[in-house]
Amino acid sequence: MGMTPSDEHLLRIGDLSRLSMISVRMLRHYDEHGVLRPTRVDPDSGYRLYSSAQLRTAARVRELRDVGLGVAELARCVPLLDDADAMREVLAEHRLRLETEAGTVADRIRGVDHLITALEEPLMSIEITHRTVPARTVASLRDTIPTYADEGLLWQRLMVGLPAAGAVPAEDPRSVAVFHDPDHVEAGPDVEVQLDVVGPFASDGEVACVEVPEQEVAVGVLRGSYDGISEVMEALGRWVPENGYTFAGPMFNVYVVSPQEDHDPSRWVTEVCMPVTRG
Amino acid sequence: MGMTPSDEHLLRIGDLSRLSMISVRMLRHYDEHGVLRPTRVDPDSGYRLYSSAQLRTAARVRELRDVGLGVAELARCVPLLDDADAMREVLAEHRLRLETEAGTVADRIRGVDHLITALEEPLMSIEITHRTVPARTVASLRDTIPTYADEGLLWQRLMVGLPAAGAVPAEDPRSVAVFHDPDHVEAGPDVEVQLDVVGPFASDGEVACVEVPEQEVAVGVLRGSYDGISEVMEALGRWVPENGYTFAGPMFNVYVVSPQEDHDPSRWVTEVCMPVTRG
DNA sequence: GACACACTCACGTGGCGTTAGCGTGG
DNA sequence: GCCACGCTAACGCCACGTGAGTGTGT
Repeated sequence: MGMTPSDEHLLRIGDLSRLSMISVRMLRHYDEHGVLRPTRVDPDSGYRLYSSAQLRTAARVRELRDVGLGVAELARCVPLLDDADAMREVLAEHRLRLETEAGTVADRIRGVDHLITALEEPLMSIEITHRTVPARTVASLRDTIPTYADEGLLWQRLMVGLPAAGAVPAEDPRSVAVFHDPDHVEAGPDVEVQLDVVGPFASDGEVACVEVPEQEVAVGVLRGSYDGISEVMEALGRWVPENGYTFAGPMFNVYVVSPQEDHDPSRWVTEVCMPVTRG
Repeated sequence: MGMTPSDEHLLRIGDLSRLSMISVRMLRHYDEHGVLRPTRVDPDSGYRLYSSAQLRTAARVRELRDVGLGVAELARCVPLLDDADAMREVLAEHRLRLETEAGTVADRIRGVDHLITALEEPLMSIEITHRTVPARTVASLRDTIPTYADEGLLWQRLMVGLPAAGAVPAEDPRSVAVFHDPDHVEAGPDVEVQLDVVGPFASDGEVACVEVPEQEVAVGVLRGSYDGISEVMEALGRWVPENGYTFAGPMFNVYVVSPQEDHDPSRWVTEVCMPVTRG
């Protein structure tokens, strides 16, 4: 039983594994996920049997897997293997992903270098001040964004939407970003950007008119790029309980010298504000 | 019950999360794995309570995590945070890992580009021949290596060991690599390298004298770098069953023009040999 | 009957997110 | 009694490896 004469030209999984340089484990995985289905499965033994023609597919799958495509993409690709245009598209898209990944790794390497040099430098202490921020009228746009680094997108959307809403920026308006998540989230933070306006206007589309009430805050000033944010948060976290306050709302940043105004990160100035109450 | 007066200066997990910019999920994870243990756990509520001093640690942990250190390394680092020399060492080591990773991603990008250009080119057909390889006497070294790319290490060890073993290379010796794994393995392959010698010698240390019997093989010639190996394997995989042979042992490569002899991959020539029997 | 090979579960890795169900502080 | 917040426990993701236990082809 099992093998019949017509099976002679079919490969068993171990043979295909050697010839395609894909592990047996992965060939079974690819079967399960529709990437590379055996031509025939022997009903008695359950043996997977592959035709010689599948060697070509397996070879392509290996090449694609080796450049990092996942099972899902592989399954999508396999029917398109002979469509050069479609493959060009898939590969171009994947190239973008890889470049993003390369960027992330490069950032981390720079981060390590930064940490190494920071070991030498004396850690400067951050001064915390207490202040009452007066009530203000702002044009506001709030949304969840992919990462904290994408805050710029919100500012763009706010600026684009301002004229349509009939909002008139105040003279020398403050730029404020409010971080609404109750706890820290790694991805997809809920961020609101606010720009002072001269007076109330009708909310329109994305851009809302918001009256922000007076707030008591503890403030730490961050000079330079966001790499230094930890120090400021740490100082705030110490100062607040030690001075008899308790936390009272979502943190916000006031951009005194913002990336828009100066492209040199070392000149940026941000007031990190933590709402508090006597308590 | 629960909070006692002395707890006033302690932070609850949500506060620490916001101040340290680490998600609550991860703070609990770090507690479990000894990275950042709360100063006190309320015995009634189970609430984790962190001291202000732990803000400093949490800030350092975040910086290290952001450059890619894993929980295990973080746990090792935390007691060393104030030891600049130890930290320099940890960071230097991690930098190496990151550079390896950057290299991998760069390789994949090159791989994608190669696949894109390969879409244009007509696929040339590989010719398979049948041959009987005569018996030979070889100096042999067999071991598992981290990856296929590390085959060069085996060649180095073989060359270093040859004189001590009293082995004398034949004139114009063949360089052969045999891949012993029964199935393909992704990592840690079992590879044997062989070099023809003039006659038998006493095996010594790593280097063994091996008499390789005559073998019938199907041969495909690979011209250029190893990127093209799939094509050859595919051709072999078709040819063998179609010509009435069956597979009969571990595949091996004969390096006709090897990386040692020519640094330009486009001039490399490798005979990919698949042992077979009439059957 | 030995032995290589195939099969099917199913768990481990690692850094997170995401419920679900339940207790607590104010 | 409501509500934000905390707790535990456990599953999902992804590309693999690594078994354990069992059947099959020669």
